Amino acid sequence: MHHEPINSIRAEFIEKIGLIAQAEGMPRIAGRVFGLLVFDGQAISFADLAATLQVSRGSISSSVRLLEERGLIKRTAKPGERQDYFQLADNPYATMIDRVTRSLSRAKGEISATIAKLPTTSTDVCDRLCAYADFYGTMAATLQDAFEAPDSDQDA
Amino acid sequence: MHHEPINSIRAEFIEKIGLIAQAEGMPRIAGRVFGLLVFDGQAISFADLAATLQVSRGSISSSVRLLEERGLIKRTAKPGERQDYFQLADNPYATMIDRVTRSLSRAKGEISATIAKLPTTSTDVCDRLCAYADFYGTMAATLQDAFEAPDSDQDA
DNA sequence: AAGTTTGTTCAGTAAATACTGAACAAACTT
DNA sequence: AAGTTTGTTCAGTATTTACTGAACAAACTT
Repeated sequence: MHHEPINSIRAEFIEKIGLIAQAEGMPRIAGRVFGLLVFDGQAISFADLAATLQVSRGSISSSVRLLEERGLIKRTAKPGERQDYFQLADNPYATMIDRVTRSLSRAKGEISATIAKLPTTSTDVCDRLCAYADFYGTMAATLQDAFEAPDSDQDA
Repeated sequence: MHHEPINSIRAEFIEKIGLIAQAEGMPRIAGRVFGLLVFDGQAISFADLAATLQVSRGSISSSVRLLEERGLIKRTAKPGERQDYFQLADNPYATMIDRVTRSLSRAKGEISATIAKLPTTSTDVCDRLCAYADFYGTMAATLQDAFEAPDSDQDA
């Protein structure tokens, strides 16, 4: 049994993350950028990103902007270099969770707003909407809990 | 202060759920159907669905198929009636969570597959990918935990 | 100052997805 | 059997989103 070359492993990984990102509603190229940065671990230049992923500079520009806005990567500079460099943000996963919990809480809030408008007579509607709101609320709370303890992986 | 009519509250709720569903990657009409069924709580006919939501029968057909496949609604019948009726499935939220955890576990699995291919020399790459895989793994495990106890909302 | 490198913007295109509505088949009604 | 009701399918259209690449401005180099 002989081993797959590391570059091919890397390329496959990058594509996988592109697809995962797409499934999560993110543009595929942004996912590829993120995957590349996870794999490499070190800063890569704007031009190298475009060359490695074989996409236009425009796509790199919008992808890194999105990832920066979401706090998943950071733009850095190298002394004597004119290009922008990019690397993973400090705690990208905590930031991702934060985004998810915010979204879940927003959903819960929307439903709760409807509940608040209901006349006191429609108790059954209220019950059903509460169950729905609780669903989002529990998800949000659970995820927040699980990831807010900074660096504990074990369950005690 | 006078109250908003119940029908308007209902219509707004349905639209809200349509948007939430869309944000989660589902067709908007499917979200509206789900929202309507949550609000009403009782079975509604195929034709009434189309009429209430003001969409084509084709759209209802594909929406209810999607929701059925996902186990979120069930198709029922009324004695003496030829139309199909639809109502919420028994535990739609548990089913939703199941779907989410499956998806997260799949992501973790994809990353783990890459980790398994790495040569033993690239320990730093391994570390980063493990952190990434753990992220998905923790999310999946956490959500499963939180929702698997059938009917306990309190934290003890 | 003329020319280069670098990142952004934006108009245009490509691609994916959602929705409609007509055609259809199956089951029922008369 | 002819006609109706009912749900599905599918071709066509609409809509949304992603991506490209040329034009551009800013910063740098000569």
